[in-house]
Amino acid sequence: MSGRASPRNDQARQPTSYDVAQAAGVSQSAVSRCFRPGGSIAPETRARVLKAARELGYQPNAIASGLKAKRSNLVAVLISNLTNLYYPEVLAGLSRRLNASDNRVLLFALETEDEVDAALDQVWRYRVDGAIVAARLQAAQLRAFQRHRVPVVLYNRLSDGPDPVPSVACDSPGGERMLVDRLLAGGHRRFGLICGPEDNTVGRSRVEAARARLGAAGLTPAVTGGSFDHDSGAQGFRRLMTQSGNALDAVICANDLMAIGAIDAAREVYGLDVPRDVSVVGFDGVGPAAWASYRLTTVRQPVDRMTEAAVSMLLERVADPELPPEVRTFAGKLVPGGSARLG
Amino acid sequence: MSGRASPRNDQARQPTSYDVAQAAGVSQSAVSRCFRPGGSIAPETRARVLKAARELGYQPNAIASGLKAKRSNLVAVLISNLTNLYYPEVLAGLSRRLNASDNRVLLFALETEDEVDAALDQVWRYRVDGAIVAARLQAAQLRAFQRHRVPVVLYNRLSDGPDPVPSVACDSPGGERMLVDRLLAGGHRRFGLICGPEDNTVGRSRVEAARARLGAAGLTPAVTGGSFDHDSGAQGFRRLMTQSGNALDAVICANDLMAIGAIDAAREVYGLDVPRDVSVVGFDGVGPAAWASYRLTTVRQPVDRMTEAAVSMLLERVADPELPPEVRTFAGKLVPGGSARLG
DNA sequence: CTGTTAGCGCGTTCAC
DNA sequence: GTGAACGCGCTAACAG
Repeated sequence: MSGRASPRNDQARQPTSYDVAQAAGVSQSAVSRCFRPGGSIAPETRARVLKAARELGYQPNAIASGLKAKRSNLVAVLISNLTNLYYPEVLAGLSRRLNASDNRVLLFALETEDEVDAALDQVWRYRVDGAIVAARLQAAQLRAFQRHRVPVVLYNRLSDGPDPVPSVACDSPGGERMLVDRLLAGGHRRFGLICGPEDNTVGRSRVEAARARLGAAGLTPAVTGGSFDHDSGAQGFRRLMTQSGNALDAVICANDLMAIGAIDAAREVYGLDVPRDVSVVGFDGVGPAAWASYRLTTVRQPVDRMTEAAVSMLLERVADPELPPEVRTFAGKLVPGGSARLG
Repeated sequence: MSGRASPRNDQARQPTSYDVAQAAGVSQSAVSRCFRPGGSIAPETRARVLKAARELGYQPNAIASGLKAKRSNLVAVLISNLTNLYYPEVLAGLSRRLNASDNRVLLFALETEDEVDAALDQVWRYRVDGAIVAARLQAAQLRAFQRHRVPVVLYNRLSDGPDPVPSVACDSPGGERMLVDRLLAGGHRRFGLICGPEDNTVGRSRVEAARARLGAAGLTPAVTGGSFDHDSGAQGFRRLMTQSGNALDAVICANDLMAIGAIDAAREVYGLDVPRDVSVVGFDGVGPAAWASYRLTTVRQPVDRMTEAAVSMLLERVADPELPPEVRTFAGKLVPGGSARLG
């Protein structure tokens, strides 16, 4: 119909390897081999093909390639509390390392843990090569990973199921013991604990470890709930003060954000000086913990090494799905800071 | 070879629509229609198919479907400063809304802006349906989006190129004017400005707007560089003090994080009271700005409406690539806080 | 080293 | 409403 309107204007469609082959005067499979490591191709033909590809603006279609190769180079990353100050750093690390190893990140930022199932549905659909999960996974969900033959590595979540699952975590009990021991050595006796969300295994293990260590010293702390955010730290501090008749030596918080909230409450609501009147410690080592207004005494997670471990464990299992589960635990580093009188 | 060892154990491979078809006694195309909206299928067959699918654990292969339909349902999200406190909230919002509209997020967390090209290469390869970019894009990179026919929406970045580009942004000049006017009304006369990174358009527009408004009032502020992080705010404050002979009424920072750093420096290094001795204001309205230790006077970006706008603008353009560029600017909201004496 | 061939799993005509 | 047949763009044998 249109009188020879287009002398080459069907660039509406991305060029395919076939277009490149034609332009370079070779077969389509030769083009394919040029873009695949280990493809046997003569340097000369290769040069011709690459030239043609450049001129046409050709990029191999990862979707098609994934379909054929049964390997999408997609890694799902599920994270539940993206706005909680600790995870952005984790996500940045995971993303950097995954991209460096030629994998793409399919991100699922979960607002609540009950969105997991919906996310997993998509995970299966996209035939990801593997997944890194920083969210609570039910036993059934873990089984689904097995069923779908998708390797998974848990990040700072312990599996509740009976079977071990590959995971990396920071040694919460060890970190809490360091904190408690130093606080005890500093002369504190009347303790308060602010917990994480009830369904959070990491938070629970931190609180339990602290409690156990205090118990071993013959002490019973006041305990109150929390939800890992600033506000719940502030409120938790107030409840602890009430519970203890305003007699607190030290407050141990299940994470930094709550510890910062507790410090704010101690100062604003009670006019207390931290650490003179009360010591406050956290866990994680997030950026704001180091700010001059807080100088939080905490345990810093070695995020860099942990993300490195998570990614390499996953890639190993993508390469060899038969590898046995493995749990890699990293010791945290005590950051003395200035919000607690340590011994 | 293996004597009838597997009565159905070739589940090593995910079931395909063909497997489901066989189990349900229908054709493969019937199965396909069951999973596609608008596929004409009898309710009864549909039920049989869905039952078989459930039993086999079938999930349509999004990769294959994308290849055929030329629509991957993948949206690339490029973000440059993931660890900078403001972006996690943005990313969470984008992710939520994209997932809600049945799109997946292919995340590219950039450490530095020169990783953009590498990221874009992958963007093309994965044949994403569109992209949302919160990173600086060169004119050539913007042209690449056109060439590849990939709709793009910029988030809080203004295009430097000659052509307009679809984008959403917070009205920086307007926000700064609010701040400056209120500071002037509060009696401040000796101003200091801490800038963002030089190549950051948003930071620049904020500083320029503040400067212009001050200029209109016959005032010339002291100005110093910064890089959007806490530390550079603290250092910037010190430089401003030196520059101005310790005579500062108010410090305007290009973002909250630097404002918080400036407050910390004012208190720790100079023993100043904020806002009695010096007022400090920021921009963004990040979570920590509201903490009791800072109560930062700032302008909060309407992140929720902005992410909503970004996603809907993008999806509109995925549906109709011919839509003209459009720039949607949102007014920020002044948060009086308590770190500045406003008039 | 190169080209030919045969699918990967699904969406989509098009006849029936 | 349904099924047969084809092709999306690419990889992986295989034969030359």
